[in-house]
Amino acid sequence: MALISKSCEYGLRAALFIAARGDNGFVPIHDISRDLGISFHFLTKILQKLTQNGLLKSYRGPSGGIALARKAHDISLLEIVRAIEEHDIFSTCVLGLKNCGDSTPCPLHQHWARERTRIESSFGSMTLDKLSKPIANGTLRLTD
Amino acid sequence: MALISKSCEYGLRAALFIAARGDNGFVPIHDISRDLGISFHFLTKILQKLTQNGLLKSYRGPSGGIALARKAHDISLLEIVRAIEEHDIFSTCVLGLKNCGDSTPCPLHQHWARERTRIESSFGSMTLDKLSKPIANGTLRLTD
DNA sequence: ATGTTAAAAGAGTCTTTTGTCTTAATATGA
DNA sequence: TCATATTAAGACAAAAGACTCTTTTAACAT
Ligand code: SF4
Ligand code: SF4
Repeated sequence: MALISKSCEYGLRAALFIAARGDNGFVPIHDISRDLGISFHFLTKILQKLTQNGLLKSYRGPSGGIALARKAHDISLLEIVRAIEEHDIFSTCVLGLKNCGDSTPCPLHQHWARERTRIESSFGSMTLDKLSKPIANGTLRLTD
Repeated sequence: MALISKSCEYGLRAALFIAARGDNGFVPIHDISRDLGISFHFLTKILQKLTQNGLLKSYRGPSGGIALARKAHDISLLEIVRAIEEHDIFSTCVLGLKNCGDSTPCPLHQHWARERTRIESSFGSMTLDKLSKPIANGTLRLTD
């Protein structure tokens, strides 16, 4: 019972990690993997999704790695979640019913639809630069 | 990416179904399974958890089945979720970090901790009787 | 050219969740 | 007693998710 999948957690943490570095150079995935304690090969595939969706850019060869494709203030956590998760929590039902919507409500709709949009806009308002600053300060953590 | 597991969805729907019947008789699991389109044996095991946790009571043999163990106004969805899910979404982190808490916050804490408790109290305030009335009316649905 | 560093791609394994099937155990009624 | 209806329990199978390993491709340095 987790809001987002492991893949998504890893993707978010990696993106925040890259943003927290501040410099615009390419960070090797191996470094991210080591510092965050995430399996290298697994993380690689997750980050591939993010580059394919235009959120990150990659560069091969020596001194290559991964970098933000846009400015940190222009990338929201919502975009990252959407790029990694195939099904969208923000448009699915708590009860898992199909054809979910105001016209065919299930008993939890009144409550859940409100929470759902609240969480969605919350994720939409969180940008990498807002969240990564306190990480760089050492105030907030990205690991256990 | 779902807030709750399939098992939990099924458990909630079944509990609402039983509550919507109104009468205090035992409902055979087979009936619930058929009407809600849930695998009989799978549902049986989920409902066993609920009876073991004192939310439902069961009776074997002819005209046996499952019934609410307490009054419908006294059973909240939160209790049902807690009985079925082993890990508790309301105390885990979006980023999956351990030792989650105000003293060791991750970057999303400020946002997530608030949503988390909001959802928890929402589930706590939803009781079977409140939600099942409109189902009995035919206003709200429990199936696709 | 050749070797080294790094991401990309894809096959394969392990684990958890979901679902099926079979066999008990319990209650009822003829 | 015996047949029937029902939950309980547990073994098993299938699917999805999480993770590992190997090979390929790209970039750079010498
Ligand atoms: S009606 Fe609302 S609560 Fe029910 S399935 Fe649709 S979105 Fe979810
Ligand atoms: S500090 Fe908040 S956001 Fe971070 S892991 Fe704990 S609950 Fe989650």
